[in-house]
Amino acid sequence: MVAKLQRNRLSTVVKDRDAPVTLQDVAREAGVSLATASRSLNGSTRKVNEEYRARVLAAAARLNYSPNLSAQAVAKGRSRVVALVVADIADPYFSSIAAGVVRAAESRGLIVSIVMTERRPERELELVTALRQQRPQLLILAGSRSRNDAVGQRLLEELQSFESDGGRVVLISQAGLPFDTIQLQNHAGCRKLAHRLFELGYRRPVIFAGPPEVVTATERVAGFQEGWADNGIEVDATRLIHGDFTRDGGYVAAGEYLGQAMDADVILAVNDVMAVGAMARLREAGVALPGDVAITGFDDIHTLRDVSPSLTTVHLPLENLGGEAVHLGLDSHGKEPQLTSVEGKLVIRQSTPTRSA
Amino acid sequence: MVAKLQRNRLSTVVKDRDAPVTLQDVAREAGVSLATASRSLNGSTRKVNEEYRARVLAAAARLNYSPNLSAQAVAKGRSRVVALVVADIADPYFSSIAAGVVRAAESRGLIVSIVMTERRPERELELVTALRQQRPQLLILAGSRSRNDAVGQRLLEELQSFESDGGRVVLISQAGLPFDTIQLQNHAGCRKLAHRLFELGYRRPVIFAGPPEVVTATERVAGFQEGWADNGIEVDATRLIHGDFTRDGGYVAAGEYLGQAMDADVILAVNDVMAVGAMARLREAGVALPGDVAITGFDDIHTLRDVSPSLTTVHLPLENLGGEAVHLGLDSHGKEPQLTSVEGKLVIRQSTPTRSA
DNA sequence: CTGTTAGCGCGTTCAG
DNA sequence: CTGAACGCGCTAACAG
Repeated sequence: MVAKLQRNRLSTVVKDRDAPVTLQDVAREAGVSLATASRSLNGSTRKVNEEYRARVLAAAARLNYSPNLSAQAVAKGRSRVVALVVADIADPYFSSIAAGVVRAAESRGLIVSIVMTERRPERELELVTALRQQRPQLLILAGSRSRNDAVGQRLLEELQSFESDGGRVVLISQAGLPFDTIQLQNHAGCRKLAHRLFELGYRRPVIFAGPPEVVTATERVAGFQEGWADNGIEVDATRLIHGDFTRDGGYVAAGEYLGQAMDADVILAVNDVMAVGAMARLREAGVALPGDVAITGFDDIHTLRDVSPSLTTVHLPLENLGGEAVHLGLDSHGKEPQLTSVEGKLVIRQSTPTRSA
Repeated sequence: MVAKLQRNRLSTVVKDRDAPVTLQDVAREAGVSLATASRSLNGSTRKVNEEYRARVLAAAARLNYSPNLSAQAVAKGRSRVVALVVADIADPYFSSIAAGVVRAAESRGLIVSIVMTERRPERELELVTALRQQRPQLLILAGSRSRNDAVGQRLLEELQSFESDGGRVVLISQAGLPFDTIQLQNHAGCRKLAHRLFELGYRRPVIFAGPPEVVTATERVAGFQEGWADNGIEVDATRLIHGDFTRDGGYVAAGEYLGQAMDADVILAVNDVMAVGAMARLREAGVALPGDVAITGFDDIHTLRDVSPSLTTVHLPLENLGGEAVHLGLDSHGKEPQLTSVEGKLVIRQSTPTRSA
């Protein structure tokens, strides 16, 4: 309080609101220099007389001092934040990853900034540009890059500028860019799933694909197709229904499917959320699941594991993967870009019972 | 000084690989003063000659200049961030709110920092302390405060310090604290739901309650009890099963329920996530839903609307509410704490069919 | 309208 | 080991 009054002496017009307590105030209160206060409060390598140190800590507590992170950041050149870019934080795929990122970041004393692209590439570029201004230690891009190469090139440049300024980029998606990457084996996972479905007796697949420009979705589609092709079954474009990469996308796709009177014995949705949307639509139309048609998803979203019939899918350790992204980026500073590949694990549940041919 | 001169850019084409481009660099490149560069690039009220302005913008683009937000924040006294505290970002309840917050914040040029308390009150205190250091414009606490008054008092102090330093706190939970608050009508919503269930013919409710120390959960339980009491049905402690406020909590509660051979005709889970967990457990035990027992949730989580049987619940506009929190806090600076009350809307679905008595 | 300069809060040399 | 002084990148008075 005394410190406060002394500070106010300098300004002619005193505002109602107190100015925040600064390190300067703490130093004065403790009767030491600014430098000593700084060295006592933050984790400096320098040693401080234990008595002084105690006095500073006491003063800080008494004044309820809160260090100004921005000031520290500008003095040190980098802030203590991890930036995370997702398509939609309300989508369980991304919120699972985000949970892992936040948890890992907190364990390392960092705060996570999250932004949403709403699946618009130009928006993604804008957001990366904005986040760069925070000078975060890490910039994590979750979700697949899109194929829009107009902005894709600009985005790449932006990311490279960010790294040349001392930041680190981590991609959670597919390999191919010169940054730390956690690659999801979308293709392999879908192929395995196709093989297994064949073994279970399925022969007439239809794919509920995502948007053609979403890389993750197209990889999954390709994996499915190859998996069936391995068994001599060609899944051509007529057996492919595109739609948004969302619950509603699945719902709509199922509507189209119903309209076309297809002969599918199994539907492969490219992710769980779409599968669930599709199931809702099919059920509305009176289609029995899995009696009339089987269905599968991808991701193994935790929140969706209780749908019924329970969904056959490919499990991805989303939350771990978010944590891994943090550690990967933080520990690889200066090194060459690292590539980690994550395998999907088949989970056969009730939505795809053995089919007696 | 020497270093600075060496950094001087001779050619505009060459990218600097070490130090980030500063406003100083842009000014020099454009041949204007630092102040003019600043005024041209940020949204200052001051006017700048159109030619200079253009030169500055061109120079900034050429150098790929990225403003340092930390520096701006320290100069202006406050950062352009909104801080959000949630229990668990992977929980759809919170991720829905978060989506609203992020969207609204972005629309106002702010970046959102998210932290997770993992439902531990001491952790919440730590995190608020940490977030305060960012000097955010807004600090939004979503999810209910717990009843742990030891840390509760400290938290209150921390929040007040934050506001006296010029920040603004918004609570999404229950009224009672001297901050902007978006109050959820948990009690009223549950009471209405109880009334409706009575009308539908139900007479023997069992409540899957959350943890006793979570205010939101206890409010809902109390609302249920009062609703039944209004119709002369007392729901005493023997008809109440406590558990975590999560999917697994519901799963476990259902296990207990099964073990006790209760005579319920309807189960009231205090949120959708618990309801879904409970449904999974019940189904495992061969209980027919809603044939053997009806079930309801609360929240109307979007991702869960496709479970089957579809879940009767009380709809909360979670995403809007997140956006509202942002606008409320940002627009109420200096004013008295505002209180907004949000009503829950009954949604009767297939999990509670009319019951022929 | 433009440029100069003094801070903002803090980390960190560099002398004592 | 301590403290005075400078710098970080930027904004906002204050002159011109």
